[in-house]
Amino acid sequence: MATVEAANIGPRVRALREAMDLSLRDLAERSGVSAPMLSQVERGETSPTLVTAGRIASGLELTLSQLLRLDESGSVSIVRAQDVRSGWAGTGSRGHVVDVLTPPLPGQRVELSRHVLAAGAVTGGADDPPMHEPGSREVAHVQRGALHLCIDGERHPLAAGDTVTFDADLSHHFENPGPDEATFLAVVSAGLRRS
Amino acid sequence: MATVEAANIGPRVRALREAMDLSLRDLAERSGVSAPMLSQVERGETSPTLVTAGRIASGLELTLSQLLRLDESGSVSIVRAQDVRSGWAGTGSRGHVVDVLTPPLPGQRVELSRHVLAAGAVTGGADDPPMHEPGSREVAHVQRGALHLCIDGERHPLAAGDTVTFDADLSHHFENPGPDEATFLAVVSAGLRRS
DNA sequence: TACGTCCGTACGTTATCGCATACAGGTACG
DNA sequence: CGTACCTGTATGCGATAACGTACGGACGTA
Repeated sequence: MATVEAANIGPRVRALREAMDLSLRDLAERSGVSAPMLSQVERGETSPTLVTAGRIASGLELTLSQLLRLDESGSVSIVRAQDVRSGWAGTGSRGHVVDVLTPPLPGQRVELSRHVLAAGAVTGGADDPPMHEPGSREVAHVQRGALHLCIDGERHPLAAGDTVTFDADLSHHFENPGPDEATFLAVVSAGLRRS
Repeated sequence: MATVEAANIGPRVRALREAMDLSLRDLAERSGVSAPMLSQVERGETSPTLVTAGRIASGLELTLSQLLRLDESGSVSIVRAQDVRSGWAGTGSRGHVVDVLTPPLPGQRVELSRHVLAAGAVTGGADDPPMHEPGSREVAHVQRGALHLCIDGERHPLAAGDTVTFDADLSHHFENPGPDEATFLAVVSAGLRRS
């Protein structure tokens, strides 16, 4: 099923270049790629090297990953409150409820989940350390209660309203030290390898 | 400053391949790229074509944009509740309060913001349509109240607890039709073009 | 009409990407 | 000890990416 996506970047480059009101030679100078090359790339007559593609992207003031991401499908997808896939994560972790709020689409770049942590509870636990794909990045926003983020040997206390951003490919977990229940939202981006 | 990022993809590919416990020939078969080529790419001795890079990514069960995005820096960054940059967005939009919860770091892949919309209020409004960078993708999670997402000519009603995912490079805005105040969180990913 | 300038594209050359094959270094088995 | 197999890497050659140059065409101006 993994059909080799036909790198449609060509038309996209042309559209972006024209949107910035640049000629081929203008972009050639900005990017360090010759104008004829740009023409061929735009018409799909050639498949540029990563470095030249990167130069083209940078000439368009974009990252190559950003440029490539433009040619990925997507529309509007709604998950209703009653359709939220709720569950209790991990066998050893009592008092931890996870609700995944984003649909399980392939190519999804962001996963949003709501976590409810009972007093004293821990996400994952020592036996099952939450650690995402290489390159993953996580944003956590504390809604209610207090938390400790333990990551890479360090412990960061968080209060309600705090927001933390960190690399999720490091082994980490959240603890609820306080007497009250804690709720937080987690945004995990990238590294969504389908299992 | 737009230093041509030295496509570090090589070591990353090797790390991912080894993480999946694949040999060069295994990945060669899965991706349709010869094993020697993979070796050269992994050691940075050559810069693959977009199509071959795409094949490699697909062999790793990733999108090329996902693969490339892995090489962006970051660590742990906390925004305290009292440090949240609060503001009233747009001149013409009364009743709309925005709190940006993520730090303004370059290379940030995700921006998390909390929005409070008074009854009848609209985000942005017709004069200032919220529309993000090409390739942007947005996730919105309704916390309280009801909303309408108007995007691309269509109107999607949302209730508390609903979560919607859509392409943010389309012109769009949120409306609060109900009698009550509405609160929602917005996650905007990618499309952070340095101005 | 004729000129200068800009546009995007077709030409021919060089550098290099990408493959098939062959090699050196490990480990397991008879 | 050799055989068989695996790993990742070094070779040689065909295909092609990328360059500099040069061309047909469109527009403005004299």
